[in-house]
Amino acid sequence: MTSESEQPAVVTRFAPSPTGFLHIGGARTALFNWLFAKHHGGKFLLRIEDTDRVRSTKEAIEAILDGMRWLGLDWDGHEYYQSQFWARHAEIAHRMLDRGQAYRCYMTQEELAAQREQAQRERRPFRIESPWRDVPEEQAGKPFVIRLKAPREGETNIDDRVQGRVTVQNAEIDDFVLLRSDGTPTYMLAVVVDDHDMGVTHVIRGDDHLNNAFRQLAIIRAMGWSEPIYAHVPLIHGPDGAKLSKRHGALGVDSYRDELGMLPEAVFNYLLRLGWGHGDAEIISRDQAIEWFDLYHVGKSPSRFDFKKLENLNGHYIREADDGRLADLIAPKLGLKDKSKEILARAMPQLKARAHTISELADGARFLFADRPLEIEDSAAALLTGDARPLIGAAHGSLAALAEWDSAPLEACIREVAEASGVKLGKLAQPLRVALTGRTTSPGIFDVLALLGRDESLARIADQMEPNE
RNA sequence: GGCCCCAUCGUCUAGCGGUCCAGGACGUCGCCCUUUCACGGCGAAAACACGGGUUCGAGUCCCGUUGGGGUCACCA
Repeated sequence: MTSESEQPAVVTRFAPSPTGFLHIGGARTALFNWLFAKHHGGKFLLRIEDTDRVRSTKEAIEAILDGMRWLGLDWDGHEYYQSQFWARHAEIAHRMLDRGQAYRCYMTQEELAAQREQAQRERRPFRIESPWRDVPEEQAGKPFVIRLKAPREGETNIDDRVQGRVTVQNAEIDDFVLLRSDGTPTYMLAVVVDDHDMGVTHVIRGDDHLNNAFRQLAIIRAMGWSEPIYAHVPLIHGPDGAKLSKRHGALGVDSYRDELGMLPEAVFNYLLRLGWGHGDAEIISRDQAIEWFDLYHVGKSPSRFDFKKLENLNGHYIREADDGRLADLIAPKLGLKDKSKEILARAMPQLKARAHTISELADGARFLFADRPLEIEDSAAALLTGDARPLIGAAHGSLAALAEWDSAPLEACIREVAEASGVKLGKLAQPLRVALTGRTTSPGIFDVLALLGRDESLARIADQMEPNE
């Protein structure tokens, strides 16, 4: 852990609990922390909150690290594991005990439940009222938890960088548990101790922690530690305004990559603009984001997740992406070997203008590698009419006689055939497209011919010159 | 329910008392480009939740109403 002297002015941290994948809200929290640290030339730390060891899994930890790497959110130093600091957490709890800022509570689960029920019956908010709060003597042999002796008078203010000044009456803060009866720390204790020990200066996290901040502050003040600057970022909601859930898009970032076919730069850009803005800027590069990011412009209200906008952004970044990289990305989806990537890369400029996701990109490329005879989509088959077949037959003849198989001469040839047959280009191009790709939409027909090559093109056309049955 | 927070086009947002009969983007609709679909270009419809104040002047400040959200564990 960092010593006082070498402490940078800004230290942020992302502290996910490894009970599942890295969901999109967590990714944005990580992004904001990363951006803020980078902007200030500070440090961005990663701490895995594996205090709940039954729910924490190795797979979840890997998924989180993997997701962050994919988004390019690199953390400084090694990742911390909260479970490593249990002794330290317990030490702090006992120090507070010795100072009379905490107490041993011997209440049983039953007593607790009874109190809760009574509160409910009397229709008043439940707040623990432990009879042990002012009993300093130890009860030998009985199990106990260590509770904070929370202040009951006055109020606490937090000048939150996003939410502004928030005030809570101290009477609202209950004597929450610091150390469980099995001696392990609760989240509330652990975060505070770890943040302090790690030298965290800015706590940027989800809005759902705002209430916790007051509890945590109580520990910090009891210990006389310096208070971090808080910034509670509003949560992300689903398209219907309700809390983002599985069915909405609270998917792991891995799903955005593998299933939705998103590029990391698109997710990065989208998440950045969700809840934060910089004038009219929409397309924002990584470097530009670092230069511009600030907490002041983080909105105070929750924002809804909009897949359409993400998709649009993704389309933009696909068009901007390197052709070879895109070929590498879709090759596995098409079951291709390295050799076929060459033609893929050549087709890419045509293909990528038409795709918003990597999956769409792969779909658009499929015709390049399809086996003959081509499978013709239903809507496409309708274009192969009795009139159309002789037309593509004529095209086949002229094409076969062509000396140079290249985009320009191919275009000249097809236009000639259309003119000679007395039809508009579209009348010929559409059936030709169907014969060559099996679909109604594809890149420009001349490019398709060039991409497929003479032999394959002629063969595919020949396949459709006569009705199948 | 208690406590806390929030409120500009359908959505993401710009706006930090006058330059806003509110700007940009996605989406929607129309036109252009065009062999298809896209891409690209041009254009249109679309918002300051409501009610009181403060002020010469309020989207911008204050209060209330309504609506939305968060949180109330020996989970994190």
